[in-house]
Amino acid sequence: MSKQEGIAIKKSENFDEWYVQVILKSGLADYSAVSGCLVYRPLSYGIWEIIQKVADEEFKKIGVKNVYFPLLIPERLLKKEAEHVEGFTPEVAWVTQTGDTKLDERLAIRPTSETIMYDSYSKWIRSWRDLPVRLNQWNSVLRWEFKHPVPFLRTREFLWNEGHTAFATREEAEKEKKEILDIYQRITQEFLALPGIVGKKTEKEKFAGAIESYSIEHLLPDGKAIQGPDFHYDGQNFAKAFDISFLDKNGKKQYAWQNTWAITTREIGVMVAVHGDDKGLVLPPKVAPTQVVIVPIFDDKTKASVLKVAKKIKDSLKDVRIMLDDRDYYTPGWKFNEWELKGVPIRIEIGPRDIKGKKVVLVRRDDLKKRAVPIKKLEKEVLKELEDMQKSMLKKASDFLEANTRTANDFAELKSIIGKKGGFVQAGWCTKRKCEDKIKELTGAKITNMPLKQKPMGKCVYCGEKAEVIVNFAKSY
RNA sequence: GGGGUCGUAGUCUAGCUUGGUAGGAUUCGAGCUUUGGGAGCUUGCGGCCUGGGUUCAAAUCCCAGCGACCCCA
Repeated sequence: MSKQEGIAIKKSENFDEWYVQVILKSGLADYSAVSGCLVYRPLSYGIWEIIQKVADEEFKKIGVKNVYFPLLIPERLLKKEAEHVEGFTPEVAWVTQTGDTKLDERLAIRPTSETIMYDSYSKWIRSWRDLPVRLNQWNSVLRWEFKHPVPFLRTREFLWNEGHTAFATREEAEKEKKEILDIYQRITQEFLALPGIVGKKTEKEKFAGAIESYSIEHLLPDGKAIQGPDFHYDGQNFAKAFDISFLDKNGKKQYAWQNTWAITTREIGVMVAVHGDDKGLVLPPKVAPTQVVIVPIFDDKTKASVLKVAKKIKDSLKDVRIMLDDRDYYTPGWKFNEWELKGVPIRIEIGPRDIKGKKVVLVRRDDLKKRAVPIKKLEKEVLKELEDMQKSMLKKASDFLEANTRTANDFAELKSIIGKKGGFVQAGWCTKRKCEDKIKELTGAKITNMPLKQKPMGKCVYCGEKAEVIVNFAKSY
């Protein structure tokens, strides 16, 4: 591996190029030989493992179990639910041949696993006693998009969780919505320090095959919205197409009620974009694979004594993910830059001068201020700074979201804000498709979602009729 | 979906207009020296996206493909 160079572009000057440079130069990820498919290097995969672990624990707490279904889906299954096929067909990659033999039936590489999973569900579910079925899988899916790929934010293959559940009653299925959205909100806010707007998707924007879709929508620094984790209430759509039915307590045949939900590796990209700065990544402490790095400062004479103290400090900090950078072939200044590029939340510098004074220098990645900390108090200070940094990052991101969420009372205002500043624009909507389409056509902004937290309503921002709902408009990824 | 820009070493880049030995910086290897904000010197390795065409001769001109990026819808 080659040495990393610094970021040559300022985030404020050219966001798109800055974003790609940060990812490549920090060693987060790399392009691969397959267009649109990313290599997750140890840094990004380490972050994903933490997200996975936290989410997985939460899923298990509410009674969801993990499974694994095949990568390949026979064509006849993929085609069973009409809206679903229509939504995904253009992006599906097919296996048509093995060796020199052409397959009788094409096999789709999963763009999502509803169809292959529900084929099994229909076999497994016979009685009300078999419900609920609450299963999840951690895997990757392939959607051959034709828009140009952007690392993490829009890749053809991406990693995610896909939860697929089936319940005996509509009420139970609907109850799961809050459980899942709460988990996703907790992960995005408390761990990734990413605020978002939780809301319901419009008919136009909802998931192919769902009755209702819900999403958490994030805002990128360039003023564009991007969809985060989502939850889909499928009603009995798939249950009917796949015959997921059971006999209820009265001996009557019923179709199951279903949900689908996911969080993807796109969140890593949003995290990079929102928190990073001109020096590189800034990782929220809770998801940083390395939370603290110790950079010892020494020459040949002081090397042994400095490393001894550094090692002791490392061993004393038990509750943090910590590493000691004892490489003697790079200078301290070089290491400072490298760890800043990689976004490690806290750096501890220790050299002969510090040892004399029984202290270390502690530097937080988000503000880069140097603080002298007595070695005695170090553990407490490190834990405190990690916590403060986590909070402060969320606060900063939340302030940005708030400052860029505006209200429009009429169409001219909506158009002007979208054109000039971007961000979210809240406005009334009559719920008619033609108003939604027309606004998209005239401003380039779509309805990202209809926030769960509603405000008093006025008029539809386009047609002027009575508004049924307040929605968020934004230019979107 | 429509329009445009661009592919030269691990990275950045000169050369292309007007065809004729591919130059620099950085990285990488070795040696000496250095280490509190990307140190220095010496030396070595490494490159024209792929395929076709034009030509005595192609990084350079033409065509196609692949890839990256930008703008619009």
